Amino acid sequence: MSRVLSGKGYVSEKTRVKVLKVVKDAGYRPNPFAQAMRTRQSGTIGVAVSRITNPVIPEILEALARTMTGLGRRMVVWNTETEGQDGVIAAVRQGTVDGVIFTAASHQVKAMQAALDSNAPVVSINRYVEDVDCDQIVSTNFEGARRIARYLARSGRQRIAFVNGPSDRPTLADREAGMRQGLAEEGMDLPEALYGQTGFSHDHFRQVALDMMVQADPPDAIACGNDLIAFAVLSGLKACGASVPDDVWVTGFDGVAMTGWDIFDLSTMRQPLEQMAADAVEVLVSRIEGKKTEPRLIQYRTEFIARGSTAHTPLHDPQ
Amino acid sequence: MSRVLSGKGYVSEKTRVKVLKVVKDAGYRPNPFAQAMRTRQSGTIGVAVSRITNPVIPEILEALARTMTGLGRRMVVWNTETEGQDGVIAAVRQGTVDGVIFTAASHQVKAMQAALDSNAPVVSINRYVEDVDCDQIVSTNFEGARRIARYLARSGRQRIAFVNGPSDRPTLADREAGMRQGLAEEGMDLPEALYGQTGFSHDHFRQVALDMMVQADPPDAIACGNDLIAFAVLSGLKACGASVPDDVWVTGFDGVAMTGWDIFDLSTMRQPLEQMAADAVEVLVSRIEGKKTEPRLIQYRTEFIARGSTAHTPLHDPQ
DNA sequence: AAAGAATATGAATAGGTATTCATAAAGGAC
DNA sequence: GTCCTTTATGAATACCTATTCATATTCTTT
Repeated sequence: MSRVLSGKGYVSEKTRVKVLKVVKDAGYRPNPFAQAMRTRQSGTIGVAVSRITNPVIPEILEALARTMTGLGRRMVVWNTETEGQDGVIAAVRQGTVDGVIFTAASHQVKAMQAALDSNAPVVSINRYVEDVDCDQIVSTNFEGARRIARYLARSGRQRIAFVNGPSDRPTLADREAGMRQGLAEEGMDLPEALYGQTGFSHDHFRQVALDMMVQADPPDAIACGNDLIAFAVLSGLKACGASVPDDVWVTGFDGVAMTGWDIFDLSTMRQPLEQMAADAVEVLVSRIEGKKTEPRLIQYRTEFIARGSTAHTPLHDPQ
Repeated sequence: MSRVLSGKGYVSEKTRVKVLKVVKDAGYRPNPFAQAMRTRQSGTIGVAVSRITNPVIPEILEALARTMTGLGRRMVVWNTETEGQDGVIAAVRQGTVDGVIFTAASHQVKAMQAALDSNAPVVSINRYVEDVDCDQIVSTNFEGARRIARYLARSGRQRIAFVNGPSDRPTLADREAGMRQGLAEEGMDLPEALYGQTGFSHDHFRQVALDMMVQADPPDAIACGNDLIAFAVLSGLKACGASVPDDVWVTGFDGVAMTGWDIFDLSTMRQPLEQMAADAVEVLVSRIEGKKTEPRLIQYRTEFIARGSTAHTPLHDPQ
């Protein structure tokens, strides 16, 4: 019977239909656990996320879930920030998941290493990890940030600030490097007073923006490491009465849907999340199914979306 | 060996330590699939969500995940809006999950019925379903909305509008009923011109707010079915230049973290999500473990949070 | 001391599938 | 008709655990 269901091996048409009929009559359904035990494949893919309150995470999750369902796989989710990495590690060791997708975050190094040690397929999405040997789907974080820097500079902004989260997150670190590079190319630098970076709470970034604006020589543009940070900065600017974009321009990074709301109207660098998620699942599944290839690095180009927070001047679109 | 690991049955201390040593030396780990097959328990709980772009969903998911991890259970998530109900139904039938938590949404009736038919434990969170026989964890949607209505009326608002999503979502329907009740108690009604209800996209609600404000006799308060709708309404108000709260007050419902951002500064009715999620998991797990009790209806009291969008008048706190 | 109860432990079985092995049937070449 | 190859199919086995059953040991009581 196994042969007719899986389509492998010799089986005559006559017995095929006979078996199929019996299967249907008895309402037979294969037991997933027995299958999993025999094939050593769970049909489940794990996704490790952190900071689910960052709106980019739900957008990624939604895209991932859609693709996985299309391929008949289940998805389990861990929040490594609140739950730690133990769940991921245990699942990989036990074979509860066939592979893991890591989304941009720190706090996942140990789990990633454990997965690789167990020879479990691993894909890193939205986060470039240098010395790890796995497939990676990223966007041009460095290049995108560089373009933002040049865009702001060429639009006549004199004092460009940069607010970023913890630099132990590779994604954010790349963007910061790109920002500095872009500023340098335009003959500017990033003075300490215009550089905010530490915690990772809304209130923190809000305060950073507040502090920046009350100093003697406030910035006339604030670039942010991601959209979530930009939202907090906008909050801070509202709290201190600064007007966007008249007093100060603001840019984000990620291109989450919320940036398009009138309330934010935030210029941002969009990543093709849908595409990236689909690729991540596809690459992972092909590896689960045994394809042995060199670890791939797929890089997507980011796309700048100019909105009201940067006084839209088509003349100076970033290049 | 099974006995020493599970702690059930007769086993002497001497053999216990002996077995434990061997287990440790051999690096033995129980195979979850074999266990699942034998015990008919997967150790996994399913969560059906919809509209993951509503920020209340991630907040619920995070709380659920935290509680489940604490109880050693895995969590699988389906997005019933994009993936349909088939995944849930299949998982329940196959026993891939031990139970399902449904979060407020339509599009889940069939799956819910399928789960109950399969005798799988089911908990509905944040959504009261009348004729279904399962545990339910809800908050006082009706009462909360009623209080909002009375609060707005007693604060001197003359023309109170209500913008709501599709009324096939029980949560929203309850809130609408409460709103009408509260208005009635204050001798007001909800004229057609001040009632917006149809689609479920940001742009849609934004447009509803715009249309309301340009009519001859615009509202001086807009109550919304949930926070997400309120965000869209605020966007619409910004787009047409209306000032909050000077021209019009706005209230939400759910109490998601974002409402506290200066940008929104939204008065809202908060639900104790953390507590509700913890309860949901607890109730479900106890039922999975075999406790046979009458279906419970746990109802939490909502708490009004007055913020800038309603010109904070402590005098008239809702009661 | 012997019988019975309580406690301990090894062996056997079930759970449902995919794979392998061995056997059976059919087809082709001489 | 015999031998060999190809195709088909049933039976057996492995996967790994939890539970049950039966046997073995200890303890208690009279």
